[in-house]
Amino acid sequence: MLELAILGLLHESPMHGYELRKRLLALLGAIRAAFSYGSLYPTLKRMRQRGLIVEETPGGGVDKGAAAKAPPEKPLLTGRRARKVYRLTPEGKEHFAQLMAGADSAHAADEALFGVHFAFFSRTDPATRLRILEARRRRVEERRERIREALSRTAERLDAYGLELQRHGLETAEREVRWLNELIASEEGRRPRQHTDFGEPFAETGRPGAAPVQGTPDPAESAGDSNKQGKGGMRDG
Amino acid sequence: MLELAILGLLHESPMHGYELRKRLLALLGAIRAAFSYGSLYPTLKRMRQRGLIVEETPGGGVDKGAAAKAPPEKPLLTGRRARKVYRLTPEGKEHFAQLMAGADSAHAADEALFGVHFAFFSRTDPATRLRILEARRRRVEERRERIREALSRTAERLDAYGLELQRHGLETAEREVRWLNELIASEEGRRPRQHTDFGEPFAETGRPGAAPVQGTPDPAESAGDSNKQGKGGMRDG
DNA sequence: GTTAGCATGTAAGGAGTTACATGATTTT
DNA sequence: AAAATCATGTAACTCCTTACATGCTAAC
Repeated sequence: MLELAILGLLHESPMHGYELRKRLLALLGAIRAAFSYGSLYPTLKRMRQRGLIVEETPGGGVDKGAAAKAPPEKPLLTGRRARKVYRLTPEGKEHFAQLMAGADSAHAADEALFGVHFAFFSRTDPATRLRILEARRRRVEERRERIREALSRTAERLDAYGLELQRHGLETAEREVRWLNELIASEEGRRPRQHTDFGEPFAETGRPGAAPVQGTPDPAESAGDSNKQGKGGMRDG
Repeated sequence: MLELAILGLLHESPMHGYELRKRLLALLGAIRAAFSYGSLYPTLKRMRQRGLIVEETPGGGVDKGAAAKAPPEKPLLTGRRARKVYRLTPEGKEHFAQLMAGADSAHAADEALFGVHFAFFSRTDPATRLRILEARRRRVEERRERIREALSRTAERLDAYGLELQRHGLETAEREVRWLNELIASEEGRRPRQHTDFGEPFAETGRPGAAPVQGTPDPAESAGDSNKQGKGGMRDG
């Protein structure tokens, strides 16, 4: 999960470990706690050894064409301890694509892992997004049905707190299925069988204040690594 | 977590591992998947070695006063493989009470662990219930505030999916806080400063169809270890 | 005779956490 | 001078899962 999250974040721009953790918390804080450094740094090490990322020491430069990156007027290591900046390799990008595309129903069972997949949806293709959403929906529907059965089987001889837990769990599952239905409708709406239409996903589903997805440019083969990342239309939330 | 769940379930009646797993799934299925046998059996072994539970081989009898337990007309191992039935010891009961009472805010952060605590609320005292609920509420409120800040800080340069994840996470947190508020109000309602009142907790909070908590007899000092367990209502499952 | 359900276990491994260790720089 | 923040890393450990191994009985 951490590996997937790192690969996903590094799609945006190179980063060092400490910043990675902060950004991860900002992006995934709604679904899970921050990853510890005790798992972050060893994971980065392993990923570097596997060639998924490369380490760029900002003082020396690796061997990439990073000449105009750090002009002396803004030294990247102004002080502090030397930081290691990691950049995604083509292999890393490929591995990320595989992790996203290969997300099966087993993955869909894990709340947090689904959240990580979802957080990086804009880095994958619409078909993969749809598959992940549908796999998750099937899982949550299965859970919902299990709870319903348990509740109807004479409440499975539960006490009041056990019952309340089931009731709340059932509501939670029902709510998530509704959410997934909206998301799936959105995704389907943006590819209406033929050449792309780019309507307003997330809109017209009964949530007036929600931010509609702007035309996220299909990144599945975006080629350029878009170091502009400078806001397409996200500012006036 | 598994240990707590086992201790909680064995409060009800002695059980063997296989049944324990089924009951655990029925009780906790709304919040997490089934525990695997690969963790269940070693955990039972460890708990037995620590004296939290005792193993009763239904064919032989341990050394307890279990003479009238298994009359030959209904042999407990009618066939199948020999099953090991585990019974809670006083030490196990004490350990359970400590695990419940010692649930701090660190525990409250874990979704599933809170669920397990909640599932066994009727086996602990009202003060402990209240402390666990309030610790959980504080945690969820903190998360809610973090998300709100992240969303107001110009959306922390998130893309549309990142934004949607935050929005959904915020709604989830808000909903859980409301739920916890109801539960806390219920708990407080049943001990109105002086001698117990035993009103209807879970009622009058705007949910008409909800099952009100029946007068769960405060088990915090139930004293008797109820060795009657000779099937109080388990036969017509 | 083979599948399904009941029943118990072990060994290896995954994916994280906590605690510890180090060290520079900025703020109080 | 102390504390906070930035920054990286290791070692030990927790807690659970998967895969494997065994064996018995009932039903198809």
